[in-house]
Amino acid sequence: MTVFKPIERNQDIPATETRWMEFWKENSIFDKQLALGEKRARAEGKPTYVFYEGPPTANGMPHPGHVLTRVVKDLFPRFRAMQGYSVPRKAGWDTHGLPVEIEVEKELGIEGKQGIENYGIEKFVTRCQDSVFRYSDAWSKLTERIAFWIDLDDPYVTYHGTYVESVWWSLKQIWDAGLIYHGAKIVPWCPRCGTALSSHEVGQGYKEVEDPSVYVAFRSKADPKILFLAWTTTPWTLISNAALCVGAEFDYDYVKVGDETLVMASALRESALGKLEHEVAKTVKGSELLGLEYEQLFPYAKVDKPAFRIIAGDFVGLDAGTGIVHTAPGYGEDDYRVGRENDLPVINMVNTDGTFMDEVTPWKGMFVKDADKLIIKDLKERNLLLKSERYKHDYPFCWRCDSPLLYYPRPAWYIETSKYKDRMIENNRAVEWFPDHIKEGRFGNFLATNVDWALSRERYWGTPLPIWRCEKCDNRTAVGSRAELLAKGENVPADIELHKPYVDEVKFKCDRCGGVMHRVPEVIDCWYDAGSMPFAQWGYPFVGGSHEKFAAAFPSDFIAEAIDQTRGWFYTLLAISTLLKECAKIKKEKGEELGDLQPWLDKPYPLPYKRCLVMGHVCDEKGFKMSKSKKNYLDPWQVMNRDGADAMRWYFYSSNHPWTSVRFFEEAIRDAQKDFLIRLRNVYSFFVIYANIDGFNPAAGNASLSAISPEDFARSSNYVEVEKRSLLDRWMVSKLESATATVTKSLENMDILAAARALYDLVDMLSNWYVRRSRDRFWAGDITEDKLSAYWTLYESLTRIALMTAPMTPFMAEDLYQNLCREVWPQSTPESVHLCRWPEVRESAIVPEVETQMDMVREIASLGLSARAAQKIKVRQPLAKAVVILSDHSQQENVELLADVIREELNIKELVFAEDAATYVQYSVKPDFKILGPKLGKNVKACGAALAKADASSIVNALRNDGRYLLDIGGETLELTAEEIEVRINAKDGFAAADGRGVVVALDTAITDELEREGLAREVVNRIQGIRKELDLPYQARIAVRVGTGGMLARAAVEHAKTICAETLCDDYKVEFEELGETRESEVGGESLKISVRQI
RNA sequence: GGGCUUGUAGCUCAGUUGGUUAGAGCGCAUCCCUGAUAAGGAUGAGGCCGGAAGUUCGAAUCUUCCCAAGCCCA
Repeated sequence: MTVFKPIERNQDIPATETRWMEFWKENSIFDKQLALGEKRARAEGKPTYVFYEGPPTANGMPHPGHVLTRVVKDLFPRFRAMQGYSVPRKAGWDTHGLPVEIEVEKELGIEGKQGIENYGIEKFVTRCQDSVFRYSDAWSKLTERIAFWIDLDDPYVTYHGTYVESVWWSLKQIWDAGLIYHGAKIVPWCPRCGTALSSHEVGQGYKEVEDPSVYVAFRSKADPKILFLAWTTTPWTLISNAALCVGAEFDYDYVKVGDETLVMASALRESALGKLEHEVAKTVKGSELLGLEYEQLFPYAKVDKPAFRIIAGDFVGLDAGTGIVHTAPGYGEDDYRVGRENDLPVINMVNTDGTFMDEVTPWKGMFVKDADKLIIKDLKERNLLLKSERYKHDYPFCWRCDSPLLYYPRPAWYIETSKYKDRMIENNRAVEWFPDHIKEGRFGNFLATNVDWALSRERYWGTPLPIWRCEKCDNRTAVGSRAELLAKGENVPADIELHKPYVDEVKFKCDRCGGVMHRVPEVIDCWYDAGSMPFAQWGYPFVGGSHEKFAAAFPSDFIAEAIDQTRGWFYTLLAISTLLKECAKIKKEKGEELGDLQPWLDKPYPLPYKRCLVMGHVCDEKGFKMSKSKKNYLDPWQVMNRDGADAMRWYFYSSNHPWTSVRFFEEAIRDAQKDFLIRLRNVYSFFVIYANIDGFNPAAGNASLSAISPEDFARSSNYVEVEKRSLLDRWMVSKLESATATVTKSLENMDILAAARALYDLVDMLSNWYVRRSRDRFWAGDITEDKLSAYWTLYESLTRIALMTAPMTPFMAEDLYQNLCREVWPQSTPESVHLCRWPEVRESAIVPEVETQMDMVREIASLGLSARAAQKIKVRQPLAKAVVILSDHSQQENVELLADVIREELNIKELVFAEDAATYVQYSVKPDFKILGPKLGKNVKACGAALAKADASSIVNALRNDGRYLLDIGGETLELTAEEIEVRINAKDGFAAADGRGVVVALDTAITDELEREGLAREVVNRIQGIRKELDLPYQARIAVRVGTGGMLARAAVEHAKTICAETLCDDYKVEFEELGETRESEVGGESLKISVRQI
């Protein structure tokens, strides 16, 4: 009877993963982990580990980028859950917004807002709602397959009534604090579709075009002979000019041209004037120009505020133009902003269809871009045009109808975020960012240049902006709950849907003038929805129990999303929380009841997230960002079905820091899998094969386990205390414990890569050194304490790796765990590795000296193999001895302890340490710069030169005998200790030797007949084993062997019969050919070798 | 145009508070080992650490400038 389930040789990994996936589902393992977390947290008094899920939109298919974010999001909750925290994981869906509308528009074959209005808003909104979860099945399937454990059964959904109401509540708080105002927003506008475009849509439609580039003179009011020279590529906006912007720090020249004086930036004078004859009259700073007034260029616009003067603008550059920028606050975002700052009028002379208004008499009804030429002509006639050229630049066009976009002012509602910019910056300072440069870099800069949040959207499918306005007296009020809506409105159905068009029908009676109040038509930016999730996910403060839930999950311990969320979710979360805190402060100052705002006042920064892990983009093999339009998109399912979800997860964790962009292609994933998962599986398979052969049972005399830990294993009757195990075992255990410490610490510090590397190194050491060097011990016949030591070391390593890989590669971990632990302790071990506790570090087993010793030994072995290779002597050929020369003789004792390992690895009879090192090596000495550098400063160079000149071997002798060496530099005597001098050794020519840092290994290459025969015997073993393998004989099968050969080879086969039989499990061996069964012929050392094998 | 990030072997990337022989994996070449075997190991070729200047006894590492790429914004 075997203890462990045998492992299939060619395991179908995706199929195995699917089985574990079913196992988790059938046995509700995720629910059990959640429940266990709550239980443990209660019992141990641990706080909840709070995770916020950034809501994806489910009306598009998930792509590899989502896989990356989801596996990273999955890792930490799993890790913390194993550490004993309670980690609730509520899913969420972002469901509002333009992308949804566009999808539906496409589906219905309608275009633009007019199309929607014609179709009917109610029907349209219903379609939107239906389309929101179009791909939710695809999302659920993917989520489950990659083992992202999140509670999809109870997600927050941004269009749900409770969510919208919660958002309304927060907007009302901000409204009450006086932070919402009505203004204009400059939007990219398609004159043909009659609609604004989102920045994403604009980005799709840039084209290179040639536009006019004109230098226009604005006549000074004070002195008509002085003209300010400005530059623009959109002459049609000149009609709506309100100001000229200069850079306050720049130099400006007054230039005499004829009898007029032109003003422009000194740096651009040459390029603007060209060959024109001119003379610089004087030069002033831009700041001296501020406030100067000029004549309005075109008389059509009537203004209600002072305008037509020179102001300062931080966006003025000196790369092109004149350093004086024509400013039309209606037609540019920068323009609008400086306009607001300088209280300029917003002049708009353009209809929404892109034609000039009637006031612009000469060109009324003309498309503005078509008017450019006529405007230029007009200016020329009035002698206000210095020159007109053509200018190539990128200009946005409508992706739908290809019309040139105009920047156009639209009425909009704003949140005055800039008022609390400093608070947001302060809040951000308290956040821990990964990578940390985001904090002061991209995100910090974004906050530092914060502008008010344009909240409203002139769309249909979104959270309605809960502001009602009186037609008569312009009185405005905000609604903060469903109850308030019902109370204020007349005959409002109690279950009213909080969306357009239903809420639009609700009218209030104005409490000021008795007039009728209508809701404003806009919906809000769906980013506000997402940023409200800390409270809105619970329906706070209206849904029963939401106060408790919110209190327990605010702020979040950690969030993780891709870099593009800096201006998206990362910002809106932080902005809304900061604002609500300010709202709370304002209320408190006014002496009002804080009510539901209390938590924001109570909680210190950072809010609402303490740690933020920022992820890079997923790119294709060539490093281009994956996108559907580029068709360079690799379907995650393709990878999952071939190599499995673990392979993909592991690749994302181990290839790179998560914040650098990652190249996602099948070959890379394969490689990563081979290096780690396959290697681990090999070791695991090795263990199972031999443990089953030997009947090794870790549960012997130990029927019950309380944890997967060495303390519990130690109760088994066959357990071998670590102290009693061989040095090789103690080394492995030490590495295991060090790795545990590293992985734990790395994951606690959000360093996924370091954790993955530590695990990688651990498995590498286990496979390529521990198992390699222990093979014979497992192969040996009887069960000895040494063999048990080896089993326990391997068993402890594998079970520990199962625990530590559980958050990263949950399938593989489960595979290991179920077979290695559940099989032997079915009753007392948790049902799944994901219900186990994270391992504690056994500090006592960490022995750094042993780890360094082994490093040295591995170095020696490697050098020995190198020397062999250089001499072309096969490792199968035993050699008499290897000579080891150490530069630091104190290491000798340590190496001697592991001499057996080296002898076996190098296949040598004897390992000796050189008596007279000078025979083999020459020394060179150098200062240890790290020690002597700070001590000697400048003299360190002289010291190095002096050491190089001195006789190296006498220095080595002096150091060995006296522990110090006296060096003369420029008349001064310097006493140098052994630590301060680095001794290097190099093999002398003429030896079969290889040198490394501080050690040389020389081989005795003399092959006696005796050694040769031994080597030949190993060749025979090798051939027999080859046949066993070819016949696929069971590992323990006994065999009969006949060998037919002659000469030295025959002698060897006879002489070493005993060894050959032992190695190959042979019971009937004759060096006399006879056809037994499977026969193979080969040539060894020039002699033909015939071997016949039969199973007994 | 602005901000941020990244430039290290053919490719993908490490590189600890600056310390003098810059590492790993893949790929390539040559060889070896092998009852973990569709694995494993050794050796080799391959680097003015993007460029320049500076700080320093000493720079891949710190500073400045430049160049290139990516992302975000305008």
